[in-house]
Amino acid sequence: MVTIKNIADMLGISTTTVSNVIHGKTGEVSQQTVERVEKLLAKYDYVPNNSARSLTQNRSNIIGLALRGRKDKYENIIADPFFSELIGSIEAKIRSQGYFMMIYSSDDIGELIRNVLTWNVDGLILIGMLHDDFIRLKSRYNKPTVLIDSYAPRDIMNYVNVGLEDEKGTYDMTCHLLKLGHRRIAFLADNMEGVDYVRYLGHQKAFLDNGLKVREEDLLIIRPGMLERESSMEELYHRSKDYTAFMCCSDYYAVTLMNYFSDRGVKIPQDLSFTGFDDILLARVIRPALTTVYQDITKKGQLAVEYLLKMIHGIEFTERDIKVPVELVIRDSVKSLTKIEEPGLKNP
Amino acid sequence: MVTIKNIADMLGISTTTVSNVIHGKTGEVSQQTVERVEKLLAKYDYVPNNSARSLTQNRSNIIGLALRGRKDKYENIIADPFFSELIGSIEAKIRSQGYFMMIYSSDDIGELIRNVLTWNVDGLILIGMLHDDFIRLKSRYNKPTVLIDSYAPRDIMNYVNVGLEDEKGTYDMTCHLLKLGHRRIAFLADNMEGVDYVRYLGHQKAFLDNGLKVREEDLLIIRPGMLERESSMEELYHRSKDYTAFMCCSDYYAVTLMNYFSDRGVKIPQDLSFTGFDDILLARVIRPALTTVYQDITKKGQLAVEYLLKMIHGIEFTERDIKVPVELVIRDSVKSLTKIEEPGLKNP
DNA sequence: TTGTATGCGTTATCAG
DNA sequence: CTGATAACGCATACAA
Repeated sequence: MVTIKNIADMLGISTTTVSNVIHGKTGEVSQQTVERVEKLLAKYDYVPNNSARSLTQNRSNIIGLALRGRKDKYENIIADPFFSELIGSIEAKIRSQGYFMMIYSSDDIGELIRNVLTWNVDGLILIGMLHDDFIRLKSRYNKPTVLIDSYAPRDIMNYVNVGLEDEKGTYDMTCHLLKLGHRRIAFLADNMEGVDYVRYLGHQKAFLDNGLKVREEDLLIIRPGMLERESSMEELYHRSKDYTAFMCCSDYYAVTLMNYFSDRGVKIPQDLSFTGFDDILLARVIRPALTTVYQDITKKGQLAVEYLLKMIHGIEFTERDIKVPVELVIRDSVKSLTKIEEPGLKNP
Repeated sequence: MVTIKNIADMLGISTTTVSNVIHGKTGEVSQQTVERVEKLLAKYDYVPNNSARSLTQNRSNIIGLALRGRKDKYENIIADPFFSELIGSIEAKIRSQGYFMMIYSSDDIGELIRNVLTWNVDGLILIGMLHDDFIRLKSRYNKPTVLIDSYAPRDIMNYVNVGLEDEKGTYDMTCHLLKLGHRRIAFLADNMEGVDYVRYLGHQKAFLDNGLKVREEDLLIIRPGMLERESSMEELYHRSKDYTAFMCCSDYYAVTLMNYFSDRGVKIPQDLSFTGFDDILLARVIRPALTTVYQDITKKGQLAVEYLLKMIHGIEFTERDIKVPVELVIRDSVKSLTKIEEPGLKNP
């Protein structure tokens, strides 16, 4: 490992000059010296020591990505198709901007705070963070932070969130179902906080705008981690007879349920229609292909990095609540009950 | 941010003593001082500066994870279900051992080398690395390195690889197909290097051991990135009439093809049987559920980290070529042609 | 048992 | 245009 000092000694010059050449401050160095230094830098393939840089500059070129893991759906949260696509796009963007990414997946906020501080991370992207944790983090870490898919009460402190038109997504989907004649629609969610809650609001609003009203008992909340358990599935199976459509808060739930149901002889969409949310790979792979709400996960990750870098570089902007657009994707998992549509077309 | 010096000044003692307390060298410090220091450390929530530590200790507590991305199947390699599960398990293991993980996904080996050197990474896990790149890396970076799923010629230099019983996997699968009466089996691969090649060898061996011979024209190589293109799929579709089974080198290919075929009216497994490899989530979700070769991806990641840490800590071990076991998973995508099996049982 | 001094590699200040 | 020197936070050899 060649250091600046090595190079300086070889040429009999000072480290300052070498450093200046490295940083392109060539206005302060004679052309001849520049060339001599650059030649050696190339010859020995000089690579700066980032620890030393961090120490003097009080910045690290590291961007932290913190995932608050809920170990329910998958063994590890990174394996969740939604998160892995998000992480992938964030990583690519971070790297393309000359920064490094350090991932922390932990549900221990204290550990997260320590990790962030110990590396003097330049900025932080938080996914799935609870509001209390965010407050606690901010009391110790005051560098730029961007949230993804957070619905923290926005009056508490100024923050940047990259989210989604969640409400519009379910609104459009519910309108779609209503238009096709569905009235007995169950809404399946993880919980009634954050994203799921807002999606439920969109669902409600669509009913209201169509002169209908959502019945409270049609909201089916599935405890995280319970979905795969037979008891929970079994219960849903029994209740399904009351409905013509299951509207799921995520593709993952939709797909899991569709398989469970069709394995038990339920014909989809003839007997029961399904809709999802997210448009992950699974939605395209399953048969019948899932009617769902598309969101550009990659874009979400890129935007989060872009805004974070703006903050790091001190570039002003006014948006605090960025919402990535959604789009309805009509596939084959919803049956038309109106009989007005052409019955022959299976793949619109 | 409280530093050791701050603490020392507050107590009117030296940084050495504080440092000793932090590192538990309490044998050299009076009990009273230990308590006074610890109290302050807790009060101000002292967090060490890792850059400073790296500088003095010439190690970083960072483990690098390098993915050589082939941007064919997915937009970003981290989103590949196989890799995301692997990354997730590696991250969890690294964290549980008190290390930090830095991910690099790049197909530019030069960039990778610079990143690794600039952070003075303590150890490196390489996924999908080409042999030449490995050589080049090792010429500049001589700290512990563990490969995952690499089939580099092992005589070149000593290395540790965490791989899979790839050959056994396809051997068992082919035997299974032969036993069910299949003879016209196409073998679908990405390429004829590394993992895919070894899997092909297992396939061949199974034929030989059963007194049969693989026909060269039954090896169908799909160029990466070409799979989704209609032309390639179309060609496979035409050729499928010559076969009773498609044996795929990965679940992803199998699933993609199954959908293409069944969307065109091919009944699976009645008209054509399919098998995969890996047993990713998709294999369980698709219908008919995919008969495939299970591998414990999480275990693979954990083993890679374990061996890397052994090397980092100077613990001797003799294994250089670790092979995680595989297991046949019989699901519903293969038809029995022997008629000896009970025809009623659809889910064995 | 505690303190002093030095160095890790880099950048920044300031003087020549 | 160039260089000497200090500083970042920490660990450690050596002194006291």
